[in-house]
Amino acid sequence: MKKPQALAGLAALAQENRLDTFRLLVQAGPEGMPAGEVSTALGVSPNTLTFHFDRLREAGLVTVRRKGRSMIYAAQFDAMNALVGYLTENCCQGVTVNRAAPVCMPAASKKRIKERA
Amino acid sequence: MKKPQALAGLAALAQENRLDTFRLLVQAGPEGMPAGEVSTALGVSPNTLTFHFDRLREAGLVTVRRKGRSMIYAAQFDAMNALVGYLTENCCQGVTVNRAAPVCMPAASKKRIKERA
DNA sequence: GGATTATTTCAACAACCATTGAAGTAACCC
DNA sequence: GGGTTACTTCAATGGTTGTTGAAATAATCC
Repeated sequence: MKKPQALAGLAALAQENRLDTFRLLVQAGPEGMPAGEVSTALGVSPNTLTFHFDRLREAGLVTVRRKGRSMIYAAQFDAMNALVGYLTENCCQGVTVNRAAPVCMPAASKKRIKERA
Repeated sequence: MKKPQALAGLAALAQENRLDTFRLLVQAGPEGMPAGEVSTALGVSPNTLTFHFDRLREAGLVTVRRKGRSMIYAAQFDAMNALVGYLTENCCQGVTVNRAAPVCMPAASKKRIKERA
């Protein structure tokens, strides 16, 4: 991961509504959830939420797909792992502790644990 | 870790000069380095840097101590691990992957690996 | 096609943030 | 004590960010 992307990710998460949104999506898993559900769950108005979704999407932290009239947003776990990796890069002065491994992985992509191990 | 603290940490890191500063300190290890060295290394003027150090310090990501006329700033590895932990909390839908373990740990506190394992 | 539901777009505004230059403090050296 | 080095404080300024309300688009239902 390069600096601009890391910066975008951190900026995207450094705002209460977006952090709440992202964590809600993380908990919702890779299937994601519709914008309206996020709106009511967090008590944030739809237009404000669209603004925040855009930021999260530009940072690569979420994806959208349309389903009927709903827009389904889902967390991008790989992006989060890359961000965490960037923060801990070059740390530990050679003492590698859990560095290569992803810190978060939804059930649906469980198989990847083997690939990376 | 609670939300306000996580938010402060993310906001602190979501700015180029601060992200660079923090990563430089992470690489410098727990001993830290003087403000002036960070200033010349990054090409950021001392007064601007003080402003950023303050934010990092308020977020708990760095500490300062005086040594002669220099101020030595050092990364707080525990704070960073807590922040990463907050992001990945409640994720994975029960599939625990590296969740409890710290992702970064400087050489000086290597012993703690045992304590937590 | 008209009404309804779900979400996005847009312009406007207040609040916050980063940088600068100048002045201030704190420790050290002679 | 006077001068120097290392940082910090302060006020001012331009730029960015988040929220709002109103209007627009997009898909569905009757």
